[in-house]
Amino acid sequence: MARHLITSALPYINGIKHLGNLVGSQLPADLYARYLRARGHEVMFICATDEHGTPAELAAAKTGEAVADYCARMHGVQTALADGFGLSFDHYGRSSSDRNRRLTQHFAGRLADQGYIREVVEKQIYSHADGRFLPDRYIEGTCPNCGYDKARGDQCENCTKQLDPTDLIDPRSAISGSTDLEVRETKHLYLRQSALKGDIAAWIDAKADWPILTTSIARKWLNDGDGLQDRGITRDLDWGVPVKRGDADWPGMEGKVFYVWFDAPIEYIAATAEWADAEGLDDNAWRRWWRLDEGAEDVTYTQFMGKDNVPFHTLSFPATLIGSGEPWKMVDYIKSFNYLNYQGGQFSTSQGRGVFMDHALDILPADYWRWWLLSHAPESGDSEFTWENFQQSVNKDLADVLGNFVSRITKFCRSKFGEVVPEASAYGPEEQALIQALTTRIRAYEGYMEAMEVRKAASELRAIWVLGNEYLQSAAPWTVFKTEPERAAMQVRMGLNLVRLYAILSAPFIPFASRAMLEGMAVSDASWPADVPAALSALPAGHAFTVPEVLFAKISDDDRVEWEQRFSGTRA
RNA sequence: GGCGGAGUAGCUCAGUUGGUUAGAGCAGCGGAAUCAUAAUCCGCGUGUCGGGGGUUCAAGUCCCUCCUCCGCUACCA
Repeated sequence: MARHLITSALPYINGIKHLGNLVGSQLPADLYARYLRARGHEVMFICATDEHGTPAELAAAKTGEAVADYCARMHGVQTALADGFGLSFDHYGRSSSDRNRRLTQHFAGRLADQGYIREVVEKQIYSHADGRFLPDRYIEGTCPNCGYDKARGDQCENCTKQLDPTDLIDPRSAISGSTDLEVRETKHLYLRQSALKGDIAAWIDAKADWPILTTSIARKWLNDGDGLQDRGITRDLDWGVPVKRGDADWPGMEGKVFYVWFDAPIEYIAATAEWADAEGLDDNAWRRWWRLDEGAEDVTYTQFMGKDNVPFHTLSFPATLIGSGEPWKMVDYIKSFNYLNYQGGQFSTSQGRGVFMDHALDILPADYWRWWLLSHAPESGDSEFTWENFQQSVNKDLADVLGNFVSRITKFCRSKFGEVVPEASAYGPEEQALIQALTTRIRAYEGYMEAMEVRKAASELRAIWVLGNEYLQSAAPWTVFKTEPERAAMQVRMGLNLVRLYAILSAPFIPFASRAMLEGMAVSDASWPADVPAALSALPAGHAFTVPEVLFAKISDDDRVEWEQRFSGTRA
């Protein structure tokens, strides 16, 4: 029994996420959380919507809502989708919460007290028509390098040259198109990451067990060019955490807010506090997860994220925590993912290319997606979603190998013995051999799950399902029944116990089907099969059950063709 | 340009610190079985391990070089 803190990268509030976003953080985090809970560990699984920043303001303006209303509504939408996918967060918070506002201001105050904040006066582009400062990417103009007329202020997409907004010829606002722009001086707070470089580097160096994908990105930013750069942590926006130094006002910073990437990771902590509030618990309930001096010294903290998030989690957020001078729990292991592509290209939110979380649930149950996405998780490199592969994998693995196994054994039992586990003698040599094979694979499965080797865990689980079919095929109770009905009864008892075993083992991947299996078998004790022989005798003779409905209907060719067409672009 | 990842059977991918005839799943072919969602089980793979060079008794696995694809490159989150 250990204590595990798990966080998934925060999905941005702006719009509905696609399957690539889902498989990059929330879904594998959920898999891990469910597994650890099943093993009896104490788990705190936290996620939240990341709500601040310019994109949220613009999205709200588009719908005509106040930005706070927009975020509240979208948080509701994302919460419903998370529920639909069975994401078992202990709390799904909001970075715009009161808890996060106070905590973010607290960290800023501490960092200032420790000397890690400096004020910088810099030049930013102000748009009179939009009434706001524009981030670099929201300024468009003609590229001085190649002449492309839709170059952005941060980079020209045509020639890839990196730009400064002031380099652009005929700059205009990408929001309104206005050319009424002005370079204004504005004062901002910078986090002195450069002063914390040594501490961060030492911390990274101690993480010898991290994947290369993670540490190489961190080291690159630490050592590239002039080394780790100081970073602006405030913005001239209305929507965000107001800049304060702890509880106190910050002279000269009136009307400014913290930069989203400063307050978003802090929300991991704040969301845990939100959880405690929601549960009616006191502050210690969340602080024992986050404060080393208040009970968190035995916590193992794991973060899940796409590779694009790695710099912020290996450098910026640690800089905030270290720089505070307070004993905050820092991440122990980062599990990062590559990207999932869609049919030979990228998922595209703007073009509506690919499958989004809402549409996915409209057409198929969550377990279909969970299984395919997790068993094809982009761990070693980018991976690709194609409808053909999806159809084949899901039909074969879920419908044929697992679903049909449940179907054939329960229906056979019903026809010969009724919907009750038949009276039978003890298991024989064939069954002992099966138990042996299962034990070996289950231990391997556990090892992969603990190591967060998602694809390997999935393939091991599938192999465990296959063992059941192999057993039935060679035991052939339908033949044995004709001459030795009692022996057939024993084989059926094994088969029915396998259904229960599979439900328990599969729950982290396919929780909904798992529940249907457990309910069908009327299982009261769904504890993890630490003792495999015992687990395969859990359902005793006389135990009543009902044949479950078809667990996984197959995806037809017609369905596949239709969906392929429907999701090819331009989201409805 | 810099950094990183990837290039292994038709497809999706495994291949620890270099070592017996390079593996799995799917698809395909043949067979068995008929309890089951025509679902299962068994058998079948002569693949230049991206190209070339090198180190070694021995390289997919180390070194050099070239080619292709992808991501990141710090104020979009």
